[in-house]
Amino acid sequence: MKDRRKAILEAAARVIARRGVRGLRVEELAAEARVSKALVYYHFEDRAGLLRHTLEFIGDRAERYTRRDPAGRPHEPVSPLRELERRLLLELQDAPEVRENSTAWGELRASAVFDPELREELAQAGLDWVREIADLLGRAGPTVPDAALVASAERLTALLEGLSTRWLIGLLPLRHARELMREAIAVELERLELPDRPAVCTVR
Amino acid sequence: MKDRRKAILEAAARVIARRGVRGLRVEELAAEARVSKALVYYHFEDRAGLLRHTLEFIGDRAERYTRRDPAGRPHEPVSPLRELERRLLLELQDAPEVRENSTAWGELRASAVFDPELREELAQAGLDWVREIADLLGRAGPTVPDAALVASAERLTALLEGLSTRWLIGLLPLRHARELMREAIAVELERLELPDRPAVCTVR
DNA sequence: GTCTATAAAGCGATAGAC
DNA sequence: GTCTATCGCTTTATAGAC
Repeated sequence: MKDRRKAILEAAARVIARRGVRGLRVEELAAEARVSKALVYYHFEDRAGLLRHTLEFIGDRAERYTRRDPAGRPHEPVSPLRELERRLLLELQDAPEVRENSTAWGELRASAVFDPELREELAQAGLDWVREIADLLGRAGPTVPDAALVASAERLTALLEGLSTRWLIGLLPLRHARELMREAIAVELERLELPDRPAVCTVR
Repeated sequence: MKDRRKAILEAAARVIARRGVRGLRVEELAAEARVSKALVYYHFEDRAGLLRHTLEFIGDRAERYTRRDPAGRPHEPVSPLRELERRLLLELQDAPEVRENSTAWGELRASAVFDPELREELAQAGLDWVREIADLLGRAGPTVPDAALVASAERLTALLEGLSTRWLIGLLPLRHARELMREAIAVELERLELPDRPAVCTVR
């Protein structure tokens, strides 16, 4: 009951989803968590510290829903291609937690354009993310040169980021964004000549 | 010489490219334009009005370099596919004006996630943009159903936005971003069965 | 139209009581 | 640990002279 610290982090995640990292005001956050401003400073030193811990909190939550099933257990191993699709569609869901995560990551990317300090951490995360997708593609088609896998992974992840932003803006219904993502995966697989899955529905 | 109004708008575009929409301070902008703060308010009412006019200004500039050659004349008509490629690669250039525009549009999209007021204008521009790309695809392959053209256009434009952000963050060298975009175009054309252009280099 | 000076508001951060 | 009250800087916006 008295874990106010966690309540503050959860509230921070909600406020970031509503106002953005740059729009987060300590006062609004305190109100959201139903605590005083001073308590926020007591637990997190200053605004920057609060932000650090909140982003870590959000990252941990993402980790959880990335690698575990809804009940919290590591999810069943599936084929590399299924896993690939699962991973890429994970960010396109309307659950509050996921939406908060997508929003925060989008903001982080957007902020990094103007804040060199953010770039380093983001660069590492971005590379890891591309690498994971490339590996999943590689496990499905072991004879494809690595450079081609990486190029496909880069396109897929960049597309995901673009679609995610458009979804969050309200420019693209979630269903449609997911559909576009699925088709893009299929198109890339065709290009890599790994059509051991339902072929892309042909256009005409 | 005394068109300070225009000088302010140009300065605003530069400051937005440097600090972002949300990082723009009227004081910094005034210094950049070498005018007093008060003059900014005289010409543009308030910060929101300044932002509106600046974004309009940036949009007009983009319009100009989208439809005209460097000398300012409407550029030579080319084949739909060449035009398609030209349009999609236009935003991925290192010229200061283009970089400013890309940065500003990226910020606009990112800000719109948290600001419903920005969405309307952005929504219209986004729809027009998809429509134009879809039309160019359609002119190249008149028998393809419209829904498929739109889907391809949506993927290509969303990808462009993702790549552009990654470029501006410094996560993707410009050359590489352009290469990924070109390949994506080729892949989509193959999918639409419009391979009347150099085929995608096969992977293995 | 353009400036200098200043008011007014917003917001991060701290002091001190309980 | 948690609160109320307040300080001080930053930033938007206005008043009034030229």
